Amino acid sequence: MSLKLYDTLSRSLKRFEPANPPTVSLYACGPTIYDHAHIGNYRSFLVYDLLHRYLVWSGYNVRFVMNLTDVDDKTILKAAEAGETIKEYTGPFGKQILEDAEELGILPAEAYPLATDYIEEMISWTQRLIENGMAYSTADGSVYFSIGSFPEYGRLKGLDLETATTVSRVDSDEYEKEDVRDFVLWKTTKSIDEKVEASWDSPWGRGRPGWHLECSVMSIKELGETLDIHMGGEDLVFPHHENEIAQSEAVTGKPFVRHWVHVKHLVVEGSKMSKSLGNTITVRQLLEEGFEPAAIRHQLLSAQYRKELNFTRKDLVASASAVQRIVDFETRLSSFGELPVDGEGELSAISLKTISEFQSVMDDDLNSAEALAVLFVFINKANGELDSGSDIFQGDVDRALETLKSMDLVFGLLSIAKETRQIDSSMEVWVERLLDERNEARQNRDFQRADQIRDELLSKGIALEDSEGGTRWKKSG
RNA sequence: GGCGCCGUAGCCAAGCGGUAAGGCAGAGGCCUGCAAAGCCUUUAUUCCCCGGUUCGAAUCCGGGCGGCGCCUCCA
Repeated sequence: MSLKLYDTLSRSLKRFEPANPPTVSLYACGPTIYDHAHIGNYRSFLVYDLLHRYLVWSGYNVRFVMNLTDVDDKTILKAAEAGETIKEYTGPFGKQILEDAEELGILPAEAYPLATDYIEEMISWTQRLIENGMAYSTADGSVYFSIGSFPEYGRLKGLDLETATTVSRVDSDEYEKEDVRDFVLWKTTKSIDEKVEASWDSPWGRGRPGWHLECSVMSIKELGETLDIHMGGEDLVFPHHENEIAQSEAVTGKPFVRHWVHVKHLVVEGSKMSKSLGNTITVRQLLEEGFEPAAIRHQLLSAQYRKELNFTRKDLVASASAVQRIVDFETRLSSFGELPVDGEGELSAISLKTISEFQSVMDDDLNSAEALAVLFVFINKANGELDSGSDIFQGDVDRALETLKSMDLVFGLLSIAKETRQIDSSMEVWVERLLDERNEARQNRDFQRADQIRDELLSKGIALEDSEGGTRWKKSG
């Protein structure tokens, strides 16, 4: 088996083949950092992370880059409202978005290029496009890409440009374009741009880059002329990615991307998330409401990335329970004392089978929903085996633990759940003291006092589990 | 109008031609001082509806009905 990914351009499941294995170049369209990122953004980021992690898990040497857009119409407007330059305005948002990503266990990218750090390159790309006859400047100092000069235009989205000239796209503002479908590479400066320092010198006068150009320039500068994988939200297929292909291939003459991967949009509490409906949710909000990062992560992974996912708080509660089950299983495996070393039981066989199943469902276009099912089947079978009374050997437990941790390298659930379950040492002392008192009460068969202590601990989020080996405690929701 | 997706138990969600995974929730049992955790049993004879193809369909085809996305800034 090997990884198959759905490729938007060919509209089919395509075997993943990087140009220069074992290296993989992975580029993802990141957010525009004019506001907090919402949970929908994070579904995309999490899918980027899932692919990133799975490629690493599969043995590839992944070079992952995600851009941050810090100059565009909305950013300029917001910065002006705040009376700041775009740099001042966007900086904190960019920082916060990455902090929240870290909280969700998203592995860092190799680089997070900012659009405004690549102005010179964008200018030189624009010049090259004009030289190639693919672009033209207008009297007002803007530059447009000429779609008519790129016959492939529209292929990614599956548009037939001859017949599908959509009426709605005729924009009266942009009368200077030779063709209404042409898109802007360089925009001439308006006074507001200067105010927020979103304006640069260019051969066509003061101006700023068009949004589409940055990804072409940054991805190629960071990763080379042909990317193995380019990811983004489904909304970016057209026109953003379509435009990227046109610009990039017009300049390099090489195929821009080998695999286009697009993430389906998230639905929140049953309806599309939008600012106008006022139903956007940020990760920060959810954390403040008391949901743990691992539960958020679990829910976002519970549907395959090309399926619609309805994100709800109710399901977040269910996800938290599911995460707890994983954590409890790991605790159980880690709590074995001395075990015989000279043997191997059924548990090892179960573990081995699990890994190969995990691999095969993940290879099938990152079917995280089914991969999670593989995890839970494993937990179920392993628990059953541990309860069966048959001999357990050290190697079995080691292998099971290894299997769990290996899958978690991709899921990233256990690792972040453990972080949120950490407890400070003064609290720990307090818990241990009460636990001693309770054990003494239990020995004296003073169950009323024992249960009272258990309830008190539970009200502070500490759950107890009595077993033959003693009482175990854990932090719980 | 154009392009595309989806409709599977109370909820979430796999399966995509061979007789319904998994999670959450519920019920009964084992274990326990009681719990918790874990295990066992149980919860869709059936996959929106109607036709068709097939030995066989949730899975393929046609037609309905219902929900949604993109085509415009948007992950």
